[in-house]
Amino acid sequence: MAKVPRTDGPTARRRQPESRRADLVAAARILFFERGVDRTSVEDITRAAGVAHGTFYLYFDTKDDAVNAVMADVAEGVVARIAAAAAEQDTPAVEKLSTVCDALVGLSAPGSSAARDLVAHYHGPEHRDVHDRLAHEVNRQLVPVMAGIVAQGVAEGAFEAADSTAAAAFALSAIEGLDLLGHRGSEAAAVPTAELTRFILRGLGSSL
Amino acid sequence: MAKVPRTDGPTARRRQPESRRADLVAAARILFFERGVDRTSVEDITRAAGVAHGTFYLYFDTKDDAVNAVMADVAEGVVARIAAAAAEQDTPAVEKLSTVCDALVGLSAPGSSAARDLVAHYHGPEHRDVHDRLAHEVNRQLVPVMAGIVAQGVAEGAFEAADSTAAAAFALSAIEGLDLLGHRGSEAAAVPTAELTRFILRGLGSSL
Amino acid sequence: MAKVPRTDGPTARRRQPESRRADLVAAARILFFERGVDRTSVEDITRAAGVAHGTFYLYFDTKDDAVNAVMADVAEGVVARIAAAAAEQDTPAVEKLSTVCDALVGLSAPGSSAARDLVAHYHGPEHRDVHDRLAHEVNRQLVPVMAGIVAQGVAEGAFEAADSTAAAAFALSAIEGLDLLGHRGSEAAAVPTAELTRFILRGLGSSL
Amino acid sequence: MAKVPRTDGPTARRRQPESRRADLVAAARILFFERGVDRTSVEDITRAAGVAHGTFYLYFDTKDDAVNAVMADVAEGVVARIAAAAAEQDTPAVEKLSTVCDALVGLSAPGSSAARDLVAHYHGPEHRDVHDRLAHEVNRQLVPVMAGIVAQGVAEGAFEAADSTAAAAFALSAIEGLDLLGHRGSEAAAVPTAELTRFILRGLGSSL
DNA sequence: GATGAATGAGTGTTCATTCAT
DNA sequence: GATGAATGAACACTCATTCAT
Repeated sequence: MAKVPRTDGPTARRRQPESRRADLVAAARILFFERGVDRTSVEDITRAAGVAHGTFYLYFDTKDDAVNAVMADVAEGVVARIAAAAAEQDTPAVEKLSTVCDALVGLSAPGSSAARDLVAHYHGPEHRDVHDRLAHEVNRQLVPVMAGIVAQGVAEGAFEAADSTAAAAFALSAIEGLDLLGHRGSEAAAVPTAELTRFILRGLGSSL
Repeated sequence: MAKVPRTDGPTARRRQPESRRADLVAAARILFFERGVDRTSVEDITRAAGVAHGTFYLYFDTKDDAVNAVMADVAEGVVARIAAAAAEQDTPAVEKLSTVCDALVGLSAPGSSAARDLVAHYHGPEHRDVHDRLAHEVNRQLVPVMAGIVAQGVAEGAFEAADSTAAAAFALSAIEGLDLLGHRGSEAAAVPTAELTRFILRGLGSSL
Repeated sequence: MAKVPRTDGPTARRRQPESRRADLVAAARILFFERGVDRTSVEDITRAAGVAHGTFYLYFDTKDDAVNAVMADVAEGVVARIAAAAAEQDTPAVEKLSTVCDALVGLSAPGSSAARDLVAHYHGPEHRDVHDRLAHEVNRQLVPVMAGIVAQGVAEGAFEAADSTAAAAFALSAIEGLDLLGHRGSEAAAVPTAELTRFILRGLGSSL
Repeated sequence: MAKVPRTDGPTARRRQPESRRADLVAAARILFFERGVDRTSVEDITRAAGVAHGTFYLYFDTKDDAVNAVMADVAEGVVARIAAAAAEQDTPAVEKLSTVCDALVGLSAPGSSAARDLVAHYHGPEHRDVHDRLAHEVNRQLVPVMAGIVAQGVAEGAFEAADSTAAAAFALSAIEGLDLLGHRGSEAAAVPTAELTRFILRGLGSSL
């Protein structure tokens, strides 16, 4: 069917070119975390970003494309901080590992510092998709970082691992176990972080 | 004239009326794994089950309800087999744990026994939702079983864990790490199962 | 992306089953002729037919499907009347042919009897698509009818044609020539019907 | 060192700046025939022409305007050749008419000389709009030419027509009848050209 | 219990057109 | 003249859900 324009075209125009794309990602990021991906329409995003609906498709091929962009954006922030800690020269691997664990545990802990910045409150079915997707992306980006720590630990004689990449993946995944325990809301204190860290250190061959 | 039976014979069984729900779950299960949840409509399910569209809502409140039912159904099958192995009387915990690991690893390995029965082929973006949801459900149901094994191991002196439920959750989650390694398709042999088992045993305090 | 219903579902229900499809075709027919196909939305059609938007897709696969249905519907009416005239037993072919020509000329003449019933006012660019499509469909359905008349004329010794189907097609197409002459609006009287009839009769080998 | 010319050589001509419009028409022409008007966006056209999107509107008021330009362009080429044949001094009208018929029949015949140049392959629903519009335009431009031939024929005593313009229109339209016969693809030989020419000559009052 | 026609809000996406640069 | 980022109205189509029969 032919498109028949019934209007006279655009009216307002050109803001400063301060990256529309970044505006859209930022807006989408907030909305996705507030209401979940499925309950956020492209219209919602463009309205929040203060641009026209069609502008969205100037920067993203599909909505899903934007979801990926947001996930990558969030994950990058998390990973960058962690990677920085892992890059320190004189810190022993064991200590770095604890830092990483704490950082990741903090991510999903309620009431974390950066209110909306993070996975903070993704519990509840409407956020499961975002959470899963994000956790996966973070872990994916973190595998090489963690593998570096493991390798360092092996070199230091603190760890024992034939395949440091695989070991890193297992360690990162183990952290997800916290979700399985369903420590929602109130008794946040009960999060068995110590048990987790011990599990991972031991898993990596630390004689603890 | 020979007597001609008017029935369908002994092999053709009349569908029991109380199996409607099971029919729907079975149909949905197949469709979900073939095309993903989002690409399967309620209409698709009822057509495949041979019932009217509206009948679906006699047995499920919402489509999501049915998704949960399917996940539970699949997970139950998996868990039942594993739980059985865990219930053996005279098997040491270490051995049980290996059995569990192997079973779960086998789940996601391509070419697993029951063709459509399992998570066999969930790699690829259109199945991510099914996979994630199912893995979560399986792990959720498996936590108590695994906790029992851990507790048994502690009692046997083979493991060391302050909180056997937490330890069980970490161990189960660690297995997901295999997905992170992206062992897709061909080099299935390269799956570092040994590394995984060692990681978990050590994590649980086994002196290996 | 998953469909997430934000409402509670349908409210009103079931009218008499007096053919929704016919209602939709009727509504579409009127709108297509008033505003052209491209300027008529599915929403417009369903609103006019008094049914919900989605109902449209219960009866038509696509909007184009409905366009075809309307064209066939209109064409059928026209063709039926003409075919009836062509079926008379004792009328000579020459006379039948005149009747057909007059009927078809009347179709596109402004101010024809059934106001909205026909191609009456399709002149102007917004109706060109409807007109062309309809004229084609009418002619297509009319070819066999006309071929019958030609064959009869040949049998009567009035016409001369080696291929009566081809001759019928040429005769029918010649009528379209009226459009080429651009006899729009006012001087309707000037329509050279006599010249047309003569051209066709002669073309069919009538010694006139 | 051999002299290496820095230019593109004698064969590469610099695009004259005043050919923008022609470039756009040429690009549009190709795209319209390849994919149909509706499936060709203004963006497609400008990309193919190597100009910016907005430049299109420097040369055309609307897309439809460009469609008309393309149709006129194509029609002109066809008409020019035919008009030339009709302008010959010493050729009798009957012969000219045959020439015109053959030329027009050739247009829609598959495998015509100028591959993309013409209506060659417009069969199939996605090209119906282009075909109809073009056929109309060609016929419109051809009416006066044909009328001249008819008038000549009348003067020569070969034809008989009260209104040579009307007769010309009918004759041209009759040719469209070929489409009605659906002579697609293979049995191109079966096209009843002879029957057509006879029909038209007779229609014009030639005693054949 | 079972049916399936009807509902209608919602969605992602396209694209002709404009205008600040 | 030329650009191309921005516009935003419009659209076709889907599908979970309901309820009169």
